[in-house]
Amino acid sequence: MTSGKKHQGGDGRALTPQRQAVLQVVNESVDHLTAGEIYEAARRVLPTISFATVYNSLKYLTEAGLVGEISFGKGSSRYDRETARHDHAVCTRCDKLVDFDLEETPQLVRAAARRSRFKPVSIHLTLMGICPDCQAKV
Amino acid sequence: MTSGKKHQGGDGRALTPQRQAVLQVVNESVDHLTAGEIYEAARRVLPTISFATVYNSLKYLTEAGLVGEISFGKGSSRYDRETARHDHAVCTRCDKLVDFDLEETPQLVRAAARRSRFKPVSIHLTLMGICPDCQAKV
DNA sequence: TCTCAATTTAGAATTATTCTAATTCCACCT
DNA sequence: AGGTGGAATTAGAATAATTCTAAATTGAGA
Repeated sequence: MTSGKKHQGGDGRALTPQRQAVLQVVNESVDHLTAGEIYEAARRVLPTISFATVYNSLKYLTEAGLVGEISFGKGSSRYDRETARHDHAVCTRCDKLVDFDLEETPQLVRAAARRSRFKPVSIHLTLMGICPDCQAKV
Repeated sequence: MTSGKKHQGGDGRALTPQRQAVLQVVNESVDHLTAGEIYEAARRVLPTISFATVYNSLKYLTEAGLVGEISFGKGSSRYDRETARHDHAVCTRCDKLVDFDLEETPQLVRAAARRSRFKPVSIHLTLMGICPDCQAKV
């Protein structure tokens, strides 16, 4: 062992109770919650947690790769327990946000990089459309 | 003629001087300006224009299909003189935003619609990466 | 036990955007 | 020419999301 390390992550106190509470909230939801919704839910687990800590924790967890952040279009950012690369579909009627996965993204990244001359890091693909539920209604 | 119409657009006063000023600012910029930047530039053309009018005008112009609105990720919305469907590349180092166009998007829309079961309306594709300038530096 | 840096907290501050109410504008009617 | 009414504009207040600040707390290691 390189003996200089203090904690599992290398620095800081890593997974504090507050960060665990936030992580738990994100992991237990199928939906993609906003920071506000996460705050409300986290308070039920840890009533003294503050809004700033929820933001700090989300930032920490996002950087640590434990949660995914989605900030498409308007409104507040949403947080996702799914951290692997994936795509999103947003309903233009009810704003529902759904995950899906397109297998052809590697080729897509290459094509996009060629056209833009950027060195690719990642690609974000969002389909705007009408969700099955809203299609059913009328 | 159906005689009920009052103006060219069908209602309202359509392209007022303020809306023209905002449109001109967007059209004359190669970059993708924020509402704040558009406000600053529009004031040089029309010094009495207010911030609210810039927002109202941008909303009007966007709905009329005369400017494009981009609101990817963090920060404020940006406005684009290019209104046809196209893709964006964002530099993760300097935040530069560049337009490009991928020809394979129709297939992409179909594939995404199939996977998500949404009725497709449009697709937004953003490549995150390092722009040529930032690649050159270092 | 003491110390120190990281973290948490509460609330203020900031940023982007929307809303409100009063005023102005202008096409149409008389 | 003058009047009318709906739409647009204005200035500033209000709102929403997020970040910042400063003080208090925490806990690992000396």
